[in-house]
Amino acid sequence: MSGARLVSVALPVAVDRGFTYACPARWGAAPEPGARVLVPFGSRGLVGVIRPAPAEAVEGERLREIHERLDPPERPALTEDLVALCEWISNYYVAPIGEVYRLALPGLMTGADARVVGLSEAGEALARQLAPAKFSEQGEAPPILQVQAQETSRMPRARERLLIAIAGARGRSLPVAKLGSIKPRIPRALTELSALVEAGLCTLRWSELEDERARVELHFRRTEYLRRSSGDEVAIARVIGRSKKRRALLDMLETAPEGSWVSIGELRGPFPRARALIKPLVAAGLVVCEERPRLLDPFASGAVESTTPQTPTEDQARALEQLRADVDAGEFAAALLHGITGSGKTEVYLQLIAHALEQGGGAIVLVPEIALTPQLSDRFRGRFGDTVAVLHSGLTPRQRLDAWQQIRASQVRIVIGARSAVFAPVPRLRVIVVDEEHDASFKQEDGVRYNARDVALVRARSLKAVAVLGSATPSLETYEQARGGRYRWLRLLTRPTTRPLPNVEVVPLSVHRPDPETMLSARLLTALRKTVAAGEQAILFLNRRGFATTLVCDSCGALTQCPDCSAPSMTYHLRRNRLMCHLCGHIEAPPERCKSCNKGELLHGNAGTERVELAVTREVEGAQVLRLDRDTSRGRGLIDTLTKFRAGEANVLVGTQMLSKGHDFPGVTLVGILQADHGLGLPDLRAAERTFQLVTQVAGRAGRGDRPGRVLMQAYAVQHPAVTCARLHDYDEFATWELARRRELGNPPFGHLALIRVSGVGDEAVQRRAVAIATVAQTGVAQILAQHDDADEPPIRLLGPVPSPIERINKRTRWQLLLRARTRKPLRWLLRGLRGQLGAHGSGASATHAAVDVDPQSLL
DNA sequence: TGGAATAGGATG
DNA sequence: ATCCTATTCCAT
Repeated sequence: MSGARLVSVALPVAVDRGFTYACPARWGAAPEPGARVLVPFGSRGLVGVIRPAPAEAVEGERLREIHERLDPPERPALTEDLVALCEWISNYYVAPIGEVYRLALPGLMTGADARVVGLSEAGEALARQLAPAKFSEQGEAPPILQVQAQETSRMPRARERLLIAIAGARGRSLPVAKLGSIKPRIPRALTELSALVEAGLCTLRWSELEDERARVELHFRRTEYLRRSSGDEVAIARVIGRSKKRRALLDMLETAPEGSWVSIGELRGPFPRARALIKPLVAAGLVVCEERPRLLDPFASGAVESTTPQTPTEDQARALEQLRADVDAGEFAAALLHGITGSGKTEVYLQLIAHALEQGGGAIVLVPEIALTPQLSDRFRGRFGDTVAVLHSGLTPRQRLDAWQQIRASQVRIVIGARSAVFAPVPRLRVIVVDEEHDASFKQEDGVRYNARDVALVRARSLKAVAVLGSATPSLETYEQARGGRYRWLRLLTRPTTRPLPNVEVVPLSVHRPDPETMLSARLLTALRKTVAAGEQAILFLNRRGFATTLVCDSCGALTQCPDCSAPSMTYHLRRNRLMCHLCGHIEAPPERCKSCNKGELLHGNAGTERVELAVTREVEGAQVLRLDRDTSRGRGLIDTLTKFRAGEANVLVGTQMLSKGHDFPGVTLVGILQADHGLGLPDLRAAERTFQLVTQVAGRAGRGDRPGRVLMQAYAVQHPAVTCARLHDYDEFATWELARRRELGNPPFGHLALIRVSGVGDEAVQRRAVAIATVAQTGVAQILAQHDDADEPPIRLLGPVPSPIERINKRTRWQLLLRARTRKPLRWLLRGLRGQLGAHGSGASATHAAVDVDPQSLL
């Protein structure tokens, strides 16, 4: 056999390598990298993506043929730049290649098994016998039937008979992939299925066209939209005749805003037969019906006010001038847009993107939270109209696919989204904005642990595009790059409104003792009362949700502990009257008495947002209090709360870190930070940086309207730089202090980290595996050190293995190893060698899992 | 002793 | 991940 064209295919399985397949001889050319193919894999069919890597057949190993192509030639699902990006991510983050490609494609484009179940003659006969005995809802087996022994090799068992009955009932349309989800659920039916195939009762065919999901072509869905057109009363009366429905439909279109379109889908509710109903109206010219692409932001508010560009401040103008020049140069450029809170970074993004659009380019804007997309999407839509799409995990699979395809087809040119939108298939991508670039949520913390901010930079580099990282409190990594001249450093030091930054007063809690129940000092309470009395709004920030951090025994001091985690305690929630573990979600009823000594009374620990909310409602006259934390913001809660507060339906908003994320509250004149130094004690290398960022961002919520703002910052550690620098809005001072500490320890940005985490149910197995991996890693470290003979500080160090700071989460024990290197090179070399050590190992109680986290955000 | 639960290994 | 085979387990 010579000349079979071979390709490397990335498959969505947790196996860290590509698989070599042969192309069918009839194909003129091999599919290009990025094209999707359906391949046989074991006994299943999978959708894979062709990789750019060269493929070789290995002597003695199996070689199977690709079953079919799923993308048209010359039009691979993933364009070249995204293919290159996936390969880079897999390599850099030490992630299984198939998982990475799956990230870059909408879920519906990586389908499931595309085969269908059929019946042999003997199977058909059996199905006919089974048919009258309808299988029950509970999946109960039909009554035992007399089957001719000679027709089958053996007697089918209950689950098998059920399968045959289903196959018989569904005719030829039973896709293998649906077996687990259709009516009488038969989990893991493939075992039975292959037994039945062997017994000569069933057949399995590769589908030709059945699996629609795998074959989604690159066209976008269109919907018909209607608009009321002109027509005099006489014409209307003639067409409507005596039809009440026609009249009602016309009236409804009448009430829609002038010139706006109503989708036919919206009419289906009140008018089930809308399509037929409008026909005569369209024929008479009273209604215009047009096919157009579906709107792309399902959460967007219907009517968007169009806005014109604001006149930039001097700082904004300077930044824009440079960024526009970078776009025009057509070379890669990275910039830190370092603007104080409220300095108008968004306006810079808007005008820069307008410039890119004029050049025929497209743009991506990454935001840290889904919740921020509607706000931003409205603003972009106001400026650019319908050429904006949102892309985030809150979309349904179908919505996501719609958006993806319209982006791919240049139907929209601006994409706004969370982390995963960095993979948006924007043609001629010229600008990538990462807003609030310091935010930890750009780092994916499970699966492929990529940092969307860094991926954005890599993508921009390969496309010769411009990356803009925006923040009032940049990550120290980004700041150091800017200081070193590797990123353009653009500062916005003034606010476009005449309001200066708010005045921040520190309230030392060791002097002004807070009410132990509510964390409110007398000074803050007074300020709050004044603000409310003056008809103004206040924000209270406390990064602890729930009512009380714990219930503590007044006799033995024991805390309420989660049975499945090693967190110090469970949080008490008053409204639900439950103890909740914030690590694993475990919920239980609060005990009557202490569980350890069985005699003590249980007292409330430190206050959380729920308690503050109640206390303020009770103690501040005229206070209308809203709360914003994970407990109140499920589903639409967040948007509703924000809308209410902005509309002035409440005057105090109590919340956790959600408050810090770029929301605009124009009416707020007082910000109270209940415990600014909360979080400084965490055993995490970024604890100080996080605290500073959080406090600064929250303080920045004050004074954004036309009245000056004031911030009261309560803290015990009033001397800590995270507190003192936040008080003076002095980012540079904080960065200088923190960078010195980082340099001393070789921590980022002066060193590079990789965390290897091992977890599993059995403590012994976890520890053994951690030690085993450490042994292999140590060998690698020794090799590196051997080549590095001078007596400097070592280029790489292995720390651990040790139990993780949070030793147990959700019944799983966790151990970790930390690799710290001065440069990336030895680290990446070592990690390449460790690839084989990762992933799942063992089974049952001794099952463990090991994964690398490159550039970890947190070491807990 | 047959059939089910479980562990270990491979998947092209 | 999921599938497949070898091995152990357990009730008949």
